[in-house]
Amino acid sequence: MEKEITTEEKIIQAAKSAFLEHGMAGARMQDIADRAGINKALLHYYFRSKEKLFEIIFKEAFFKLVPQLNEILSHDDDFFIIIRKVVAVYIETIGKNSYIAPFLAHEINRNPERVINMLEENVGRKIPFEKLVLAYQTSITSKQIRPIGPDMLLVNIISLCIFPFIGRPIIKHVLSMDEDAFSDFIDRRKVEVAEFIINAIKL
Amino acid sequence: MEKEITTEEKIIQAAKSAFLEHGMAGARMQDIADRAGINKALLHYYFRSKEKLFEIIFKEAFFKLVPQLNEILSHDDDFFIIIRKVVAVYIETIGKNSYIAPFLAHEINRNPERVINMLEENVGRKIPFEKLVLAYQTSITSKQIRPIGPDMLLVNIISLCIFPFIGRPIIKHVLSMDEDAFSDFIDRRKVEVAEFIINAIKL
DNA sequence: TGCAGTTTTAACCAAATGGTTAAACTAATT
DNA sequence: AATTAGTTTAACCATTTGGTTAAAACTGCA
Repeated sequence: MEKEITTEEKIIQAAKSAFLEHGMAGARMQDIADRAGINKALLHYYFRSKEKLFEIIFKEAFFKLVPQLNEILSHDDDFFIIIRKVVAVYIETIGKNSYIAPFLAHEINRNPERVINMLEENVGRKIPFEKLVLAYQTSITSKQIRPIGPDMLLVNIISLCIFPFIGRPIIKHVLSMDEDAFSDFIDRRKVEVAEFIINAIKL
Repeated sequence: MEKEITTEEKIIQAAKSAFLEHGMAGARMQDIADRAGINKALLHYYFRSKEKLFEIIFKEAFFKLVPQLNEILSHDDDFFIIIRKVVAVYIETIGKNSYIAPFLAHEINRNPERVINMLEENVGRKIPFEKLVLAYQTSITSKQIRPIGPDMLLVNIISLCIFPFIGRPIIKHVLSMDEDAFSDFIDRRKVEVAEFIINAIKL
């Protein structure tokens, strides 16, 4: 069996955990080196600077959610089916990498230009929101849903999927949940959020 | 006219803007001193350490939202009225101090214990969620709304109110909004989010 | 074995950072 | 004018941090 982990991979792993935990400003190169079990100089040998290393982690985190959405939206499903799938996939993926949401939330606000540049460089991997908007408009004309406005709806969907992971510590405390209870809660949301949205818009 | 701004106030002001902009880890004492137009030593003269200064800003930010909610929930309104009021007040207050949301989001995840301790020290100023839960249960028994579960509903309300301010830079970019357009968008949300929620749960 | 290229390390450096100190300035009080 | 308490400053310090350098250890291969 091929169990060889290259130093590069070890570094990426270490950097990921350090950055997700402390953010760009809070993470320390020495700490990353320690987590990877290597020397600090070796870190700079592989990735010239903190900025460079960070860029890699940031991009990986940022684009983690895109491909699945692409897949879903490529089918020509009914609008409600799309919503159910999108919600389930979104919550599932974020839940699996659950420290990605607060990390991105912070870095996106600290350096918005980075996001904008990334999105424009990577036109190929862009989330195809147009498809969603199209399905929305079809549902409008067929009087299936209320005219809430596609922007409003989109932001509502994303909010409901992502926010619980950002507010997690307070949610857990205020609602007296331990890790397991929170995990159950998220599981239920995978279907309940979709039904919530559908009820909110269906005629 | 009394226009005397004490050095202490200047520092707090400066610290607030610096912390909200860069977070605890990213903010620099020298920068705070500069913004306040004073010497760095003077900063330490008034507030012994960065940690102490941060604590003050953090608490102020954290408790900014509480009092109005307390007021709303003290009336015995219909559940739907409560939802409309809560949503409007929440979005309004966060919108007025719009960098509070991403700031709190980050710090809350970086140091969850701080939040928990704060909430337990300040039992007096706690948001009275019990009242909301009570109004919820009344609506359930009178068959006014679906049984979605109070936790689920609460998290949904908060998500819809807060998230747009955290995701603001991406939202603005993806939906091609400038500051004014985003501001309009938020204004519309003050009523539309409430209607969205009510439609989602009413029978 | 010897050589060339890569990987790893220990030692080091300049800049930045949070924090301290001791002295100077200011404005009431005696 | 002298005292005093509070305020402000310049100079300084120890530590941390991101980053560099030069040499050592390891690798495959002629």
